[in-house]
Amino acid sequence: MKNKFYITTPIYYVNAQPHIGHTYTTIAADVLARYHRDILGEPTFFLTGTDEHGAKIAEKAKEEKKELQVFVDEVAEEFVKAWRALNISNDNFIRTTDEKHMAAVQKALRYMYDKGDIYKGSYKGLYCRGCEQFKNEKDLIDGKCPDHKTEPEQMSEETYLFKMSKYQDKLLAKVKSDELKIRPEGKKNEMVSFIEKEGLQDVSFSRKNLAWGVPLPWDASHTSYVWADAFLNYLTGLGWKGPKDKCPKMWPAETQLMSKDILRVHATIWQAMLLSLDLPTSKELFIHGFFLADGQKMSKSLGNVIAPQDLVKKYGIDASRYLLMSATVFGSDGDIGWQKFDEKYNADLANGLGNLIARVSNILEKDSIKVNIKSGNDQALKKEFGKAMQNLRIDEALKILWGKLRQNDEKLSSAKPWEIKEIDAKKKILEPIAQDILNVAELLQPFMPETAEKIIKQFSAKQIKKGESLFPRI
RNA sequence: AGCGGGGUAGAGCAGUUGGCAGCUCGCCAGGCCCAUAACCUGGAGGUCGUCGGUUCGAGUCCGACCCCCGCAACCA
Repeated sequence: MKNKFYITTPIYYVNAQPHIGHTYTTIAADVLARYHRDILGEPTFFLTGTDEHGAKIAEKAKEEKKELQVFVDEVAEEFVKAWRALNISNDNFIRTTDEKHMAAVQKALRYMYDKGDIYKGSYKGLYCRGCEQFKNEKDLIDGKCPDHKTEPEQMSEETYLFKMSKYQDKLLAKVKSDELKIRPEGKKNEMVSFIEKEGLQDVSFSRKNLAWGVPLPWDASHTSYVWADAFLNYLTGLGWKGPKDKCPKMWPAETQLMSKDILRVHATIWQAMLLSLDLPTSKELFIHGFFLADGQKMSKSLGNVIAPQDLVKKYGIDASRYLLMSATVFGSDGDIGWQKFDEKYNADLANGLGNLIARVSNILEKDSIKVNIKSGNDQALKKEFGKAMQNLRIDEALKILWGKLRQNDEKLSSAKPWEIKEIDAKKKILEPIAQDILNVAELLQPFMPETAEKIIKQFSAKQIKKGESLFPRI
């Protein structure tokens, strides 16, 4: 039986428009999904979507004076449009306000409640009457609410708690043994030491007085804690209807991509929920880094935000995908900026890939040289590339392909086919180079689908023609 | 306090299991002229944060310290 591949991005919280962080995660997931689906031919499912419940959303909608459902519909649409514009091949787009999703969440919570994994308790905290919200100490300025300049009061609220502590030992063992892989290694260590040192506490799983959420089936005065609602998207996105339903064929996920800010909740609450639901835990959580813009945190006030649509406008879809994927070592933080993007665009795409293709195709056309090359020719390259992809060394995979391109630039320069008169001798030099270009283009497909297709088409013709330049210099 | 990540050529970064220190950009010199003023070759430039240890040998392992950045869970 063939391997399957289920990959997810987090579902994005609709309190903000799609930004470069969302874009990065989603493109990475798309690249991996396309690799498994198109290159390896595995049954693949790629899920992304939006997280639409919670107090923040309710506030935001109020701020914009919009009906809640209207507001979330609009923002969700922005995400759908953004991914379409970036040629993202997701198989489903899950929204937590989908009725089917909400119904499944209720069934899941009911199951956990009946099992005794959810119980009634209370949540103590600092409550600001102005905000009608609990506050964290670190959000306060001189002990006062920054918005209302008043000291919040100690209050406790009735809540339902999830018995996460019950699953601590099981989870720890799974993380340690890599049954639940957390990558990169450093992040795994972090989680192991977190669970060992601080332990898993039971978590509040419901809110009172917050209408914008999924009501608890046994107590409608409470709505589900947003994360509890959100996590289940990874199942409902596969059509899961609740605990009585069979485990979806594609579950567990081979890879769940996310950035480091949400690793902890994914490694603890989400996995504990799966255990409580008697379902297998995720196979792998992969944590990628954050972007800095020119060494600084991206923020609106600094004005250094790089928006995905600006990227696409300047470089085009495929180049944008390439630039983001090659920008950093996948799994660690990286520094980006317009100047860097320009440099990389010119060096790798215009001078590298684009120029090599122009050199070769030009001679072939001018001298009417017909080459005989075929697809799937370089198994060694495919294997080396595949190894990097399997290990989620996305940037490394690209470097391997570019190494191949460079070799061919060198070959051309040393063999100097333009000094040779006889067509056969020329062909002998150019044919393997054209073959290499075709090989690279085939593996480039997950990264730059349209460009790869163009190159493949160009180099599959009997008489290769020069065509338009793929990446004009900036 | 604690936890995690980082400190390697002018800039940005790689360095799997310890074995002559690499890549991209930039700079200098040369070559080439098929190509998107692109491409190729050579060169300059590093006490791999500091101090100590293990080892025939350490950027890589161990210990201590200094500096930078994040995180510190019911806030998604």
